[in-house]
Amino acid sequence: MPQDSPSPADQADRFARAREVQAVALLEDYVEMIGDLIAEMGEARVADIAARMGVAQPTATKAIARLKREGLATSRPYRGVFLTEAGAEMAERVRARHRTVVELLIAVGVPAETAELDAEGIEHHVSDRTLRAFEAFLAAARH
Amino acid sequence: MPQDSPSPADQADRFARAREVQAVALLEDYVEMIGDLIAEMGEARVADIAARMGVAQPTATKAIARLKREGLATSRPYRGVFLTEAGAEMAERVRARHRTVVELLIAVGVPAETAELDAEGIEHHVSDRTLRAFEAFLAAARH
DNA sequence: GCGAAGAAATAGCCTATGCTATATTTTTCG
DNA sequence: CGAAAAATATAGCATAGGCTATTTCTTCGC
Ligand SMILES: [Mn+2]
Ligand SMILES: [Mn+2]
Ligand SMILES: [Mn+2]
Ligand SMILES: [Mn+2]
Repeated sequence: MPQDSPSPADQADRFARAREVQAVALLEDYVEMIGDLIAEMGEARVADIAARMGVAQPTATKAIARLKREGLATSRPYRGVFLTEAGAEMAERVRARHRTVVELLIAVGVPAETAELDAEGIEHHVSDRTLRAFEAFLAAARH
Repeated sequence: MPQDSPSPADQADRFARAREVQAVALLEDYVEMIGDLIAEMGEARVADIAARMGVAQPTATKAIARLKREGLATSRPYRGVFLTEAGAEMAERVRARHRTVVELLIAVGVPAETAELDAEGIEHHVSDRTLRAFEAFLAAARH
C-alpha cells in the first residue's frame, strides 16, 4: 500500500506545525533545565544555565529575557532565575514527556545513550496524542 | 531506578547536537519535497515549492539560494529548481527515514494522521543508530 | 571597609528564517 | 506581435538565537 501523498495544503500544515513546535522548543528546554537547577542546587544562576545549555552567558541572559517576556520566569538583575507557576507547570510537563520519550526509544531497542541524545530533539515534536500512545505502549510492554 | 542526571557537560553536548540537527532540518525538508515535485510533476517550480512548504514565495527563493550555496540544488533565474547528486542522495535518505519514522509511530499505536504530523518534526532528530533500531523493531513486528 | 575577583548585564555584531511590497522576466493569448 | 497575466527576483524589514568584548554590580577576603 503506497500510502498516497498528502495534499499540498496538508503538507504545508505539517511543516507549519513543525515550525511552531520549533519556536517553543528552546523555551521548553530552558524551563525544564532551570527547574532541574533549582531542585538540585536551590537556585538557578545565569552562569549555570549557560553552562548546561552549552551556550555563552549573554546567550542565556537573552533567553531568560524571553522566558520573562513570555511569563515563564522571573528574575531581578544579578540575582537568580525563578520559574513562575506557568513555567513550573511547563517544566513538569516537559520533564515527564522527556522521560516517556527516552523510555519509548529504549523499549523499541535504542541504546540508552543514543536514546538520551535523540530524545533531546525528538521530545518537542511529540504531540499529546502521540505521548498517550507511547504511555500505553510502555504500560503494555511492562505486562 | 531514578536514572541519574547527565553531567552538565553531557547535557550541553545533547543540546548542542539538537541545535545542529535543527540547522539542517530545513534543508532536509526542502530537498525531500523538491524531489517529490520533480517525481510528480517533472519539475520543481518556486511557486509550488513555496506552496508545499507553506511559506511566502520569497522565503522559498531564499531557501533555494541556501540549497545552491550548500551544493544541494541548482537553478537559473526564472527556471525550475534541480537537485544535485548530493541533493538527490539526501532526498532519498530523508524520504526513507521519514517513512520509517511514520511506520514506527504507527507500530507503537499512534494514529496514522498524528504519526504523519509528528514525524515531520521528529524525523530530523532520529540518528542513524536509532533509525536502525526502528527498522529492526519493525522487521520483528512483521514476524 | 575596601579592593580584587567573579558574575551578570549591556553593546554591538552575525546568520537564518520569516514577511510584504515592488520590480523584472517569462508566458499566454487575442 | 504585443499587451496582460503569471511567475520570479529583489529590496527592505523583523525576530530569534548565536557570538565576543566591555561595563557594571556583587561578593569575598584581608
Ligand atoms: Mn529538548
Ligand atoms: Mn529535554
Ligand atoms: Mn521534516
Ligand atoms: Mn519529511
